[in-house]
Amino acid sequence: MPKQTRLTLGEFLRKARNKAGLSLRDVEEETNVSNAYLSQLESEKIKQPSPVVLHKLSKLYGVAYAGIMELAGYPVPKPLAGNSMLHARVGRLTEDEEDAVVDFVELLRSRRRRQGRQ
Amino acid sequence: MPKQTRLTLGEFLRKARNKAGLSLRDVEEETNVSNAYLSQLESEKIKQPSPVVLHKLSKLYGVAYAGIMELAGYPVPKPLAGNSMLHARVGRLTEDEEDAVVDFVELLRSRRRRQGRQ
DNA sequence: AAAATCTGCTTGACATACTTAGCACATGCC
DNA sequence: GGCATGTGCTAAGTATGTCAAGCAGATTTT
Repeated sequence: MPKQTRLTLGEFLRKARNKAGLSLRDVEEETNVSNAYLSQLESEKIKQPSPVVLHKLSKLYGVAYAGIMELAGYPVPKPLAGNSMLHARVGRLTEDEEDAVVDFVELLRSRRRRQGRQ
Repeated sequence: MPKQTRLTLGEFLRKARNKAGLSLRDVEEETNVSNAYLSQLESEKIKQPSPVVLHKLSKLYGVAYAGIMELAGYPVPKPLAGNSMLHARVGRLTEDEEDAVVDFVELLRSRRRRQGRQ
């Protein structure tokens, strides 16, 4: 039975931001959300940030809006699409597996497009 | 055919409640949202109510959650399913990517099963 | 008719999302 | 070295979502 230790919203956002190579002030610049607030968000000091903020971050980080909404504890409309096919094929991923798959997919993509950045 | 005028969130909620034949206190009873707040909601005094509240109301009134979210001015999350966090982290997989990931996960698992180091 | 109850509503208080200003530490540049 | 700038963070303030209490008019009950 795969255990699912989910990342918290803050952890997730911090990782996504680092992965994008952006500083808190970079994000402030792009989204008009203050760096102070972003810091609190990433350190779990805010429980229910506005969907509007989450949406901006999801766009900037290139991450699924619905996923962040779910992490924030908000209800998300019915399932229908997503990577449901993958789920059907391999079942639920453990956290370690998920990490590995993320790295793998990123490798795949960076290999396909000749784009180097960090 | 019924004309579909664009309603505000408050108007919409009031109509839905009346259609359901419920008083503000009935709704409070069922949702644990105070009648005071519901009144303000329906009279446009609240601009961005929590998605959690909207979800409760949508269920009770039997209307679409996504629709209310939109009326509230929130971006509507497209549903996701299965390994939703993976989806949040890498976005949607192409068919080729999905095939590759399936192979990769199977490799991971078979390798771990026999405790093998590489 | 009075009393009790139901209805929506307003007010005041509180919690918390969010901002502005500033701090401390680090790194780069003259 | 010293200065500028980039980094995350905290403190204090503002705005607003949310609730508890209570009010006024309508309906019901006795």
